[in-house]
Amino acid sequence: MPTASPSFQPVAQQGIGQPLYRVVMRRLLGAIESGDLEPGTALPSERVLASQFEVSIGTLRQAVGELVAGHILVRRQGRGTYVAQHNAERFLFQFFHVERTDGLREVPELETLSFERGHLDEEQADALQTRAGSAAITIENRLRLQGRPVVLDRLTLPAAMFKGLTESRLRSRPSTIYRFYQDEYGITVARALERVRAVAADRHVARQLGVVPGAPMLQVRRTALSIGDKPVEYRVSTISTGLHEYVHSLTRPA
Amino acid sequence: MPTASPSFQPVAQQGIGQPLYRVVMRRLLGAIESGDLEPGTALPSERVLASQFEVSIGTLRQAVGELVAGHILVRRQGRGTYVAQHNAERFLFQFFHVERTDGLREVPELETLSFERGHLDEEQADALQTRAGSAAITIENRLRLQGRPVVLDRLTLPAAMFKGLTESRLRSRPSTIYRFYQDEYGITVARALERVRAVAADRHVARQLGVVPGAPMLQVRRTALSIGDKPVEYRVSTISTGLHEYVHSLTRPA
DNA sequence: CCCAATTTGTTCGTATGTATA
DNA sequence: TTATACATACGAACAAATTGG
Repeated sequence: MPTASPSFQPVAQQGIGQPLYRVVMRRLLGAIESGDLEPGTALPSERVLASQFEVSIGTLRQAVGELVAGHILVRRQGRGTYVAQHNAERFLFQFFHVERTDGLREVPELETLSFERGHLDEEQADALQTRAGSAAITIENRLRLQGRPVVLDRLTLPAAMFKGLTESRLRSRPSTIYRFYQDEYGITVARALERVRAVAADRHVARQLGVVPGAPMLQVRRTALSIGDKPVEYRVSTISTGLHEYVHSLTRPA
Repeated sequence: MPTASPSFQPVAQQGIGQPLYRVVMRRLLGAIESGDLEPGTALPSERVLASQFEVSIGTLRQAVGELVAGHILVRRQGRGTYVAQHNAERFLFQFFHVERTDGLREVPELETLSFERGHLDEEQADALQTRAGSAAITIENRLRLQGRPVVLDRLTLPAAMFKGLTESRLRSRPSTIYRFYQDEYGITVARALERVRAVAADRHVARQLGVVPGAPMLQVRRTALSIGDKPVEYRVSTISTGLHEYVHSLTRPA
């Protein structure tokens, strides 16, 4: 059972060619992955952490700084350092998102169309780095912006990682779906791989998004990876870009 | 005239509420923007820089570290710190790129279809943060992958920033176009804003890329920004995603 | 091949400033 | 006001990589 403030053992001289701050990083990452450090909780102060790991404050800060850069931790001067939590704001600046052509951003209104259990096909298994035929959960969501249906999402989850997931639990979640993964299954989506193409709307898409069959649609295939780089979700998003666009700013400013 | 190793003045107590390392950062950025530090050149060593700025080695390293994180500088242990240069490899990991569905990456073969001087329309002026009607250069390029035409690029450049640019100079460039901006005009593309949508191929696109009119195409509108965040290029790319995809990995690994 | 000089990388520790509760 | 936390700045010492002799 996780304590509010876990204590760490000294890093000693583990990993001969490995810099100390990297050993500290991996210890912190491991504590998050294992659930010892839960999202939203505060880490012990830098002084305390440094003394627990038996490294200098500077080395400790270097380790924490890299995790902050990777959006794994969040530092707040005067308050403390926290395990990052998923929320709508983080999503907007860390991942791609859809916004109106004039730049208006809005939190989409989500509607779950279907929730089914089945088995992974070749494409899904390849993306999730597991074998075809293993148990999976497939969810179809429709997102509305300004009341208009804009995105149709088909999510595929490995059932082994989401034991006990039911449609009603999913529907009754209070926040974003990545926050739901975090809170209910201890799974943090740290980064994503995306492949984008243009396709013609099929009948299903056309009906759900109110476009004519054959209309050009954006198709985004996203593999979401956990902190340990395990694939946790494969998502195919079909986006109507008549009034909206898929946006991101590349590389952070200096 | 730029010297090989410029010398810097002490930062003293400029900018009261400004951390020293940020003042150092801005000095280095200014030296790159002004051309005192040319891309590819080595900076003075950290000890020398620290003594020139009259800051500690640690403060100097913090400033340099942030610029390295922003891909402005490159550090090489045992050799020195260099002003980053654009090349095909950097492009692949810093920006989006097109690759074959099976993941094969290849440096595209580029063909310049047209080079014209004209004036900015509203959309272009808006993207380049200048006024409509000002002088502009419009270039159309076609990119081939595995011999197949895949991308049609229409580049719009503010003529004021690219004085003396001619079609023959552009065609005879030895490297990538961003490297060309760097070498010939001292303009470094530091980051980009992209907006993606799906459109139907018009007759021109269909002819140039060998697709049927009306086929779904990916359209990427990119505004490239310099180190000082000035827009330097507006590019509309039309991509045939039958055999290829638009790819990027989001957020760096921890 | 080895050595020496140079440069960045890592680690240490201290002191002081700023933000928060 | 006080206490605590992170932020900034300093500087020293040694390790690791590179280069040139």
